[in-house]
Amino acid sequence: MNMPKDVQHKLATHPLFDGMGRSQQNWLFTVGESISLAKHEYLFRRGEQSGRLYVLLSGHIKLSIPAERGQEKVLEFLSPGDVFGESALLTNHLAITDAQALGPSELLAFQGKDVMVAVTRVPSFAQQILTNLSQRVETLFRDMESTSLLSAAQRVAEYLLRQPRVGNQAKLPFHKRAIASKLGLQPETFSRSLQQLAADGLISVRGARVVIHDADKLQAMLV
Amino acid sequence: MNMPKDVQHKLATHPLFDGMGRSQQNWLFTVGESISLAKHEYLFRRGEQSGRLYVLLSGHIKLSIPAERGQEKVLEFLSPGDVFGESALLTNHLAITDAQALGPSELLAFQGKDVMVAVTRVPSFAQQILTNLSQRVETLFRDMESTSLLSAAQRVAEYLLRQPRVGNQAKLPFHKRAIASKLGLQPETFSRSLQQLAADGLISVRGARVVIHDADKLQAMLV
DNA sequence: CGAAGGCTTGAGACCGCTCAAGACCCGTGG
DNA sequence: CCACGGGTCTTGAGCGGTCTCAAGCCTTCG
Repeated sequence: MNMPKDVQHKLATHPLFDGMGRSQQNWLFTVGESISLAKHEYLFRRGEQSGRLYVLLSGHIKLSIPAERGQEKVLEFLSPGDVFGESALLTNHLAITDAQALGPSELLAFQGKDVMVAVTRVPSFAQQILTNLSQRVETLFRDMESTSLLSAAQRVAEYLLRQPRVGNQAKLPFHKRAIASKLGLQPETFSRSLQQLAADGLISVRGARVVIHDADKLQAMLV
Repeated sequence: MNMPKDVQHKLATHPLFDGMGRSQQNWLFTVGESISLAKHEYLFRRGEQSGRLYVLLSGHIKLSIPAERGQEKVLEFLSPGDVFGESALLTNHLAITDAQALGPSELLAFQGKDVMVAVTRVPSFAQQILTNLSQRVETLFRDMESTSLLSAAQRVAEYLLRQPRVGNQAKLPFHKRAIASKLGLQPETFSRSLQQLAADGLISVRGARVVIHDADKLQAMLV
């Protein structure tokens, strides 16, 4: 693989690879392909046959389905450690989402057939991927629960509570338009919901910075 | 395993098990547990730690999230061959859905730790589970696409087109209330959407029986 | 044949969407 | 460093698709 030594060293301690022997690691790094994406660059688009399974090493990737008039439905924001591109494991399946880098990103890519071989040669790799896919299914379940059972303001409150905070301040990690789509809302509705929470004294909003004044009341909204 | 010989024989030719040797099959059948469910019986409920991965052999299982006032959000209808209960693969995770049999059902269950061992001993089993989980993720993506991008009538049309037909007649396989929930609709809205399609001459509805008069126009609605 | 549950139909309300315009923010180049 | 410009976000007004609540009907099954 076209991979610098320092990257390999970092990978060796990554959860995905640290449960296996050195030779198995080397073999994976040989069949794997290192990929770098610039901000806004597409990894694949709906309808393409990417044929590869990806591991996100750094950066953020947005999985979305394109819709009319430049709109889109955001399905997932992926973070380092996430495994995706599972259509590669299904013979002759085309990608059903777009995959776009939201910032400079590094990935590791495996041909679908290599993955199936890797599963037999490196059991711990198979276990990691299984765990990861299971995690994805659970996350999707939770997302479906939220969008179908909660109101707009509730979804926004839930999302805010999930963001990492320093002190009581959180930062919206992506464009509000994209977050709104992920929550199943129009940008206008997302904005209005934030305003509503602010009017109720639960938060303050300035740009992408959100101050959480009353996390307990936000949590109580979700009942 | 407490499993009749004839069931074992049927399993031996099942896609999940036919890519492995006889001894590997026998081992799986030994660590696996055979489960039978009566109609309406629950396999597990939200909040429980089922700890097992299931393979549905016959019957149908409904995965849903309970909501207020006896309501529920149906996430998936499972059919024979489907693999589920992936929270078993995540240590200390509780089930986030209910799993209820919609009719008499037979399943094979594996303890989470046994699955992880099986992955190392029986690679083809690991591959099958990976394929199945990938399939599930894709299906969930499609469902999210439909519910967030299509109108009520469009979702109903899409659902009808996916049902198996004999001649031009399809049969709704579950209670309309449950199908409505799967599509993200209230029962009333589902009913009205069916009436609308009937009024437009695309279908006829009598109870659970739906006659598709014009599949092309139904398909054209989805654009 | 009767009862219970599921489905349909109607009327009305409301939440979120659409369309449109203006404000703000941030990155860029001078 | 500042001014500019494009893109993003906010705000307003009005609409409409879906939901809610409430009866009544139909089917099915005991």
